[in-house]
Amino acid sequence: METNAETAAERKCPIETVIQLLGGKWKPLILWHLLDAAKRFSELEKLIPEVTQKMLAQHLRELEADKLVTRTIYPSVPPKVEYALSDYGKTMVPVLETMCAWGENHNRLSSRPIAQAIAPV
Amino acid sequence: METNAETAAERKCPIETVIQLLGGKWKPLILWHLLDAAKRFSELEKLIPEVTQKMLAQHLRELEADKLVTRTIYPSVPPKVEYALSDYGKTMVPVLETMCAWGENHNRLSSRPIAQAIAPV
DNA sequence: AGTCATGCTTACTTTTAAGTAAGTGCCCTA
DNA sequence: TAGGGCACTTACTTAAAAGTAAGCATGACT
Repeated sequence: METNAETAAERKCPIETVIQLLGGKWKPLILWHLLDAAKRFSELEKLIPEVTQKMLAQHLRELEADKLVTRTIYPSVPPKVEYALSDYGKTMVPVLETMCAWGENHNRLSSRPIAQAIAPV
Repeated sequence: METNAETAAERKCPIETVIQLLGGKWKPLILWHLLDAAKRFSELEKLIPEVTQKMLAQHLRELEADKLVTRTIYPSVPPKVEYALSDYGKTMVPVLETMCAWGENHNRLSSRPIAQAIAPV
């Protein structure tokens, strides 16, 4: 994918970085649900009914690989696995909150045909 | 796509809203370049050399449809078209800045294998 | 022996996003 | 009359993301 000389760091816009970490159809929602407390796989399934197990597992694994989320296995039976924001993930909370605040406002202003918000066109 | 009863507003996570607006391979970069000043099509092409005209046009049209960006045509010849953050788009600046700040920090900490940042794994 | 729950994985299909390359319309300058 | 600059479109191809459906391992409970 990176075929030319410049490194990712040199030309990458930091906004893109965040979007890449959060981009993925279910990641914002997953993080959103982890904001208040750790959740197990089956809880997330219930909280996000439209997500398939495959996508939930895949996105959780990606969030884990990106160090935003931790995965803790309790050796009980039936198995219990808990997902939580990592310390590093918590550093992103202010970002998520800022996004939330804007997003809420935006949703209020425009549900569907997006925004006829401020400007008196 | 929306086949069941609940409305988008009811179940949409506000973070998702922001990501949907910014999601698109070139949108963060476009916005990033519009932060300081309005730019014309050809300027954006030069600033983002990897983008194709098709994608640049498409993403600009989407940003315009979302009211984040304005498009001003100057009836000169050859044509001149300027893209700028709308007033509404400017309300997103703090969000973009927060994301930038985190993203920069993240990029610094981890160029490539992502983040061994805080937690002493 | 059969069923249940949990937390997944795998193989395959469909959908969506992005990229390629060529073309358009305008008027201006050489 | 020919070519150039600007700001795009259009038709088509490719690649990436998401979805579907089924299967698996463990051990407990009946």
